[in-house]
Parts: sequence; C-alpha cells; structure tokens
Amino acid sequence: MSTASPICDHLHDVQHFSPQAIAERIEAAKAQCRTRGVRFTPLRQQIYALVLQADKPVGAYDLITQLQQSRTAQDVDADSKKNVAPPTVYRSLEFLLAEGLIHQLTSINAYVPCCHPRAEHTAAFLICERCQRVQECSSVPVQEVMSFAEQDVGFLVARSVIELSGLCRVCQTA
Amino acid sequence: MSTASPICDHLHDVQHFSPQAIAERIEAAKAQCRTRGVRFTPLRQQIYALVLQADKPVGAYDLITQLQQSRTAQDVDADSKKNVAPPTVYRSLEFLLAEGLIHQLTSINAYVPCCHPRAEHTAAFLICERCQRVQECSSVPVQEVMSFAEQDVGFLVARSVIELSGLCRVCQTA
DNA sequence: CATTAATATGTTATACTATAACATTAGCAA
DNA sequence: TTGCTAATGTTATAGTATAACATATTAATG
Repeated sequence: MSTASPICDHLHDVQHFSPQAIAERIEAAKAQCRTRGVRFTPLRQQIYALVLQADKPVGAYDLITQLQQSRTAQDVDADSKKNVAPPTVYRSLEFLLAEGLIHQLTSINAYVPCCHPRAEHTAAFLICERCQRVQECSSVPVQEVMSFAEQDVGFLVARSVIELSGLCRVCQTA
Repeated sequence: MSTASPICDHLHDVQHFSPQAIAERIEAAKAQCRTRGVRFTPLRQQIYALVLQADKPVGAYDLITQLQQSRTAQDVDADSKKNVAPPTVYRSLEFLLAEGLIHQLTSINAYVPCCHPRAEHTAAFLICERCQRVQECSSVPVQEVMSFAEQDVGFLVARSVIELSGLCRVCQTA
C-alpha cells in the first residue's frame, strides 16, 4: 500500500506496489464502483492494473502498446495484429480519473495511480526527473494555495495542476 | 502595466495592456537582453509583442497563423503564402521563456507574458475558463509549497507547474 | 575587408498527444 | 424478445511539439 512519510502523513509513493497490494486495490476499486453504480469493466480493470503495475507514470500510448501486446498474446493466430485505437484507452482513463482511481500528470502527459482513492481531492505531485518516481502530496501548503485563491483572490477553483519536477532525496545523493 | 491587487501585491493581471505599456515592456526587454548579452532579434521581438498584445493566453499555432498573416501582408505579391513552420515560433518561445519574459501554461498549452520579468521565479496562475484572463501570483502560499517540498520532503525542485483553472471573481457573478 | 565561428532562422519531415464522429457490441430492463 | 443505455470498436483527423539538416545573419578576428 501507500508508504506514509514520517514527516508528513499525507505524502505517498504512488508506484512500486506489491502484487498483493495491486490485487487489493483492484478489489477495492471493484467495490467502490459497485457502490457507486458504475461499471468496472474488464477493459477498465486491465488499464487500471497496467497503471498500478508500472514503476513510473505511464503515457496513453504506452498503454495502447501494452494492450496490443496482451491481446496479440492471447490470440491463437499470433500474426493477427490486434489494433487498439487511442479512444479505447483515453475513454478508460477518463473513467478512472472520474472515479478518482488515477491522477493525470499534465506536465508530462502521463498517469499514475491515486495514493488513496476517494472523493475528489487536490494534490500536488513531486516528479523525480531521474528515477521517475512520483510522490503525491495533499498536505497543508497545497490546501493553502487553494484557499488563498478562493478566499483572498475570490477565484473559484474548478481544477488544479500542481506538479513539481526535480530530484527526489535519493537521486540527489546519487 | 500590471495591476497590483489591494489584497496581495504579488497578484497581477498579465493581459490587456495599453499600447504604451506594451512599448515600455518591449524596450525593457531590449535593455535586459543587451545587458545579458543575448540577442533580442526582430523575430523574437515580434513574437513577444504578439504575446503581449493578446487578451488571452496564446498557443504556438496561433502565433504561427499571426506571423504568416503579417508576413503575407508585408509582401507585394499577396498570393505568395509565407509559410511559417513550427520550429520558428517554438524556438523564439523557448528563448523568451529562458529570459523570463513569458510563462508557459502547461495545462492549456499556451503562453502569457510574465507580469514582472526578472530572474527565474516560481509563480502560480489562476486561469479563468470563462473570460480566459490569467492572473499571475507569486505570493506566500506558493512559496510555502516549494519550501515544503524542499525542506520537509527533501525534494529539489527544478521547475514547477502550478495552475488553477476555474472562474475569476468577475465571471462568478456574471 | 575578408574570413571564420557562432548564433539564429528556414525547411522538411515526423513524432507524439488527443478527440470527433459514427458503427457495433454488450448488458440491462420492460 | 424487444428496446434502451452504456461501453467499446473503428476510421479519420486535429492539435502540439521536436529532430535533423540547410541557409542566412551577426559578431569577432586576423
């Protein structure tokens, strides 16, 4: 599951999950969708699994490639190229975003799992440019930027993109 | 020039400048480039002017279109279509970004003038989805997100994307 | 002034990201 | 079964950005 930081309990790695953790998350997603009356179809589940399994943010076209390979592998006729078109994955990504199961990293056109799927929430992301790891952070300062905008400026925030790129602690020393 | 907010003196509109203000900014940019020993070429100046004149964030391909029109207009032979290719504007945009004269709005693939060209600085942007106006904000909460990342998490920030989309104060009442 | 080196721009081609529009299929309800 | 809704498939194209190489301009030097 997500690794809580000793410094901030709202800081989470969103990658490198164990197979069990992935299975748990998929089960949790199923339950959540059942509760909400939306359909967690095989395609959506497969794409969610690919995002969870990745050790870095995945792009939409990465997912297309992986889907094609998985479909070709399943097929008896190995030469039959199973084409997967962009709308197939973009629609599922849209669904997963709407359900709060994944986040979009706008600055790098990629997607990561949400560290703690729940009702719509604001988060900042720390993206390491060297090891590609991402940390999701919903701690106080982020909320303060939002409330600054809303209370001091009178700006009604509909969606936020807060992404900091650089070097994580580990990669600084390496 | 930039309109300081009574609430926060680090909040600026980055559009709707008067012709004088635009001329002043261009002169200032010239001086800055001379000082820094970089070349503020006619092309770069023209693209900077287009970004300053726009009443909303401009996309790279908007600029291409405008450049083509201006070049065609200057030409005696009106039918000669002056083609302006993407690298032409992307390179100048890159220059203007490096000099701190403009900012990139990653979430909407567009560019706005910097409210106060100066050494590299972190800023948040409030982007009104209705009137398209953008406010640049470098006030305390933004700095706190950065220092949270750097001091509490130990993450070395190289570049930041902080963009909030929604409705500005004016558009909420309308 | 001519030569050269460095910088900037032009040009062609292409990669990458995303969506529109319509056809088909699958699941559910009457 | 029929019909409705949601999901997926399919084709085409829009929008954003960069690589690679050619040419032109500027600045510096002999």
